[in-house]
Amino acid sequence: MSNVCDGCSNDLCRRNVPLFSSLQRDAVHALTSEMEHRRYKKGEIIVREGEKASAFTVIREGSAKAYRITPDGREQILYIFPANDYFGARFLFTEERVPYTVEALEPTTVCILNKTNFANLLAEHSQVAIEIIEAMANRMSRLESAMQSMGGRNADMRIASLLLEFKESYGHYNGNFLEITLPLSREGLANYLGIARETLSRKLTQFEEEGIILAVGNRVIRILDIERLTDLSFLVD
Amino acid sequence: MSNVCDGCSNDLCRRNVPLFSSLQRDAVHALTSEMEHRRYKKGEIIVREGEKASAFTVIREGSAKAYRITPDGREQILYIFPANDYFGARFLFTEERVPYTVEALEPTTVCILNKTNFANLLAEHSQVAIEIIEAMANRMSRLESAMQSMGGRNADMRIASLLLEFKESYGHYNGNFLEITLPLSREGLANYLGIARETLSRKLTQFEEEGIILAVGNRVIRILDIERLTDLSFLVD
DNA sequence: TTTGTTCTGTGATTGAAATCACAAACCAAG
DNA sequence: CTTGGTTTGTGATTTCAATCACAGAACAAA
Repeated sequence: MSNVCDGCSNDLCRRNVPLFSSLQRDAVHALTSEMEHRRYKKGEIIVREGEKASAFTVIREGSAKAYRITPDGREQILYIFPANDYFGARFLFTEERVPYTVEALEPTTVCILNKTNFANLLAEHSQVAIEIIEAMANRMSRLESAMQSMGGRNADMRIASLLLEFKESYGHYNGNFLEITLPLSREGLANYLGIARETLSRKLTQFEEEGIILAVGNRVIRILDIERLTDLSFLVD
Repeated sequence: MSNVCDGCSNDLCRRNVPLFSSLQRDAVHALTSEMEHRRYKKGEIIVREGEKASAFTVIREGSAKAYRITPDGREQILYIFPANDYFGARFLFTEERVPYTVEALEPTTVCILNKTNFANLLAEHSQVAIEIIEAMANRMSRLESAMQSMGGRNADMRIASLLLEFKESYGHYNGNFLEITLPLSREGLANYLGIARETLSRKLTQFEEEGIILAVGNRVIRILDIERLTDLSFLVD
């Protein structure tokens, strides 16, 4: 399960991870040699809620979900980390323990930088601190939007917003068709949205009947009418 | 409406605002002289959603709410900023416009640092960047908890969580009684929670019947059984 | 292809909260 | 203390989503 990820020994990480984009080539090389690399299968836990945070982690290939278990036993998904995203920066600055479990959604490779090395990186390259702040700002914006749509009690709107959000990271063209390869099962999507799986199924069926989307197998959704979807994500009723 | 706030000319801000706690006295004085001070009445707008972000703002006295208007016309409150809290740091690093309106909840005085001065502060005192990251980390934790409780579809839990959250900033002892002086009306609380005002009223009544709380007029809630409240909220962290 | 397992869709029912409507309580200003 | 506007509580009703139960579809492995 723990394996070297060769991609990082050249500057793959640097090219793809915005956080490192400001670094000079030699700084990246120094950094790279400090990194540990790991490989996870689908379903394996990358960090577990409550652990002492000790590392900064970049997702190099694959993707992961971050979730908490609610008191009533449901899994509330807080973030989906796609490839080239990262997590853990904030925990290195505070005493707090990791507030969520991170689990690989598919075969995933990560690059890990430990606390001291990360601190050194920050000290030597103050621009990185700025970029972390920027990245956190973006993540907060996402959270705020998510919160707003959670507050909106209308499930259609939340689902439409989710599809549009996923289009950014998981959308691709298949011929002329815009399709999303979902990173989560229906159950996972429902947990992300905080609704029941059955409600999600019914709504998606309804979207299909209205000609907005078309489900292609279980993991692909083809978007047929993106305008209607956008309208739905704003409109209520 | 715009007025000098004398408190800031000594080092009141520094003593109370964690962000500035790492600064030396002379640095604070330099900083203070750069700050602009403003006074707002209840209901006045401090910044409006969509404006270009240009300043970092510390709430010195009073409190404020940050909200967005949802497509269906509801006001979704995202944050309550109590005295000594601040906002705006993140917008100075990104191109994004202010994503919410901030409105004074009571007579409120603020200290404002403009973009360039703030950038200078960061350049000269790299520790401040670290503290901003810490502060953002904390705010993200709050958001994540809020999101989790929003996801939990049970209104009792959300309300209990809210009361416990407010206890931190707005709780005080009246004789032996722990009381919360609410910063918002019932309608405001409901908007913060994303539920209907009527539902909130009914639940609070129910909490009273169960001997958990006691409403003292419209703006004060006395907590009679904090253990039950904690059980109800079951908030992680 | 077959097979066993997991995932998904859907009908029936229940339930919690939204909505509507209005009266009572609150509170600030005379 | 009175007054009038605002805020709050509560009954009646409706609505949307959760839950329960199960069959059919998708998928992975032999």
